[in-house]
Amino acid sequence: MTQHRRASMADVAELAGVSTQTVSRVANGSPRVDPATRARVEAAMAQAGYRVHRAARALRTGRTGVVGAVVSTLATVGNSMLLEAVVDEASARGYAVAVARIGEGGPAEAFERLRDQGVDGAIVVNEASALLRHTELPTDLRLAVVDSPPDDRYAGVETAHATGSAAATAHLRELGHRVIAHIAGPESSYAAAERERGWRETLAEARFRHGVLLRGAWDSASGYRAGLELLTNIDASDPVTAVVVANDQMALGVLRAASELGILVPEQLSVVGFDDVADAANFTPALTTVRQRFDLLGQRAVAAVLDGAEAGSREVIDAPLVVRGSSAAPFVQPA
Amino acid sequence: MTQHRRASMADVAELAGVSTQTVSRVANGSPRVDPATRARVEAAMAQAGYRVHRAARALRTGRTGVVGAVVSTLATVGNSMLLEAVVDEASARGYAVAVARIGEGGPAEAFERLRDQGVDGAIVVNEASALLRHTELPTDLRLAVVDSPPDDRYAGVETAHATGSAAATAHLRELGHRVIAHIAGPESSYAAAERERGWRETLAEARFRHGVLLRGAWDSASGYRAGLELLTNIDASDPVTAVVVANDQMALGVLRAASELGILVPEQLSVVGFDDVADAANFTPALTTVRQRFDLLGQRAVAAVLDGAEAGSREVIDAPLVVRGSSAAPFVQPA
DNA sequence: CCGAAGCATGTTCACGATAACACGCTAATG
DNA sequence: CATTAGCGTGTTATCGTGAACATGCTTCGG
Repeated sequence: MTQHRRASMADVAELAGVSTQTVSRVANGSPRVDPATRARVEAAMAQAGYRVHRAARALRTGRTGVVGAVVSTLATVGNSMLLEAVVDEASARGYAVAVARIGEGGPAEAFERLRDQGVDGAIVVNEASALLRHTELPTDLRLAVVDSPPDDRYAGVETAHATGSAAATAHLRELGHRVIAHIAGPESSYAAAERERGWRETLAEARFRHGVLLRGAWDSASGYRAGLELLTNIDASDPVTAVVVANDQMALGVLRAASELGILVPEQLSVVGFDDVADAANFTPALTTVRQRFDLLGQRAVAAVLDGAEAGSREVIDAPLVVRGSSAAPFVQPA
Repeated sequence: MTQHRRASMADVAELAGVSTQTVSRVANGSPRVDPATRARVEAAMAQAGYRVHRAARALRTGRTGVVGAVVSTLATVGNSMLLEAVVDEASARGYAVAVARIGEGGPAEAFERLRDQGVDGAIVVNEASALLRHTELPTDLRLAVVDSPPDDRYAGVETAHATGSAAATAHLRELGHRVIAHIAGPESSYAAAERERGWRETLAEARFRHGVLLRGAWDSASGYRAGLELLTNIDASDPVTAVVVANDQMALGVLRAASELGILVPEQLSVVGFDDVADAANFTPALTTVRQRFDLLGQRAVAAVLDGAEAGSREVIDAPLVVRGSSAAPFVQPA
């Protein structure tokens, strides 16, 4: 057994009694190969344990078969889910995913690393998008950005944040709620701004006065704080009976705040989240929320990069409302 | 500006009036270059915007400068944190990280993809390790596995699960607790088994009788269920006053269960978690927990692969106890 | 029956980098 | 003084692949 060196095209070619070019054609699925020859070559490939040498191919073709994923952090559930989806879709297409994290050097440094690595394109994962506003982007790199404000330097893919949030708000309105608060995400976030807009416009359309608006930072602690503030300052004559929360983690904090204050959900307060994270169905009570389809987002982002979507194009992914136990008709105090 | 083609060594060489070999030496930091020449070459590199063509280098040297990361999922916080740490450390060393997810094809398929990609080594992220037991591993790939049972086919890196868990249990014992329960992770998990062992051995050492053992599946829902079960079946004459929970997410569920049952934490029940996730300090009450140092785990795993740790070697990362508000001396019922 | 067209296959070369070796010079050694 | 060692640098060959072009055979129309 001298399985020392990996098999090259030349080895396969010799084994099959053909030229390397024919092996190359078989490897790349060219139609201009006699079926018998193809079979012979494939047998030789199998026997030799041949695998395409991607570096050599990359050198010759100029394409590496690698896409980059730029993330600011993997600590948030959304980023991780999206990255997972990107990896799955890219793998299915035979591409590898190289992860670059935005560090102290900012996005430019991350792109630098990816360019250095010779990726064929890159996907910027949502929370990193805000950082791009004032960054000079590589013009020679195909780029898709998830959840970014419109920008004609790259292809955009996003969740229908406003529509989803509007559906959540309308759901509460239809249940009979009249004073509907919102706990928004950070001001820098495009997704947060859009979700707030959906809530605001739905209220305006129904001619409700605008409800209370509070702001958190996506994490459960800030949701808890916002929940306490919201629920301890209730106007007894015109109480908030429902709240649309900009993500599930903050909604978890709101649920805890309500629980501590002895406010029953959904009897006294309806709560709707956003994301539909894995745990949401197991909150107490199970959380009504708007589902983000990370799998689709990832697929479309990869497609935008690999199939060559135009810069400036935008694709929007539907965000369906998932009704569970945390929302109900408002409790009517017996007279 | 005809910045069409990317600059090659030949371009730089011509610009600097040297041979490509000298450019190569400068690019690779060889000491055998005259400082004046080096300066000239560096200036030419800067002027031409030269970057090493990694595919060409890989073809020549046989090394790609890419390490693989094998993960089963990115839905758990621990996996994501670890991946982030791996990416950071690899980047700092000039390596790229290619992510391969274990899909339906099992670990073998993931390794196949990485081998195909030509990585220089691979890191298997914790939860995937259980799957390796009966998998044939590539022998030509340097491998580091995080949180795996000892195995002489690869280098191991792990948290001091048992020691950390023992410290948590001892902390409760020193506070005066005598009946200390454990909510463990799934049976398939090495980390879960080790954490359980730390708890069990500490009890045995103190000659306490073994407390109640329940089992969850890492997520908060299962922690909630286990918490309810634990707290509703309390033996009034010899009540459980403390519980060591195998991770923070399950501890969150336990806190919620206690809250619903009107059991005060820490007055009536002390709770200790494991992981020290970002939110743990913001639970109500703030969670006493054992910190997993994902950054160090990631660093050591990368080091094991790139610096060539021996197969069969093991490195253990300290897991310090972080005392917060969820643990206290047991409440003594007034006589 | 001839020329053109089509097809399977082969030959040659270049992609951009680095290893191995060669070269000419200077300085140190016996 | 002759030899050697070391240094900075250049020359050449090579890694594995695929594009472009070449070759020789078959088929078909007129």
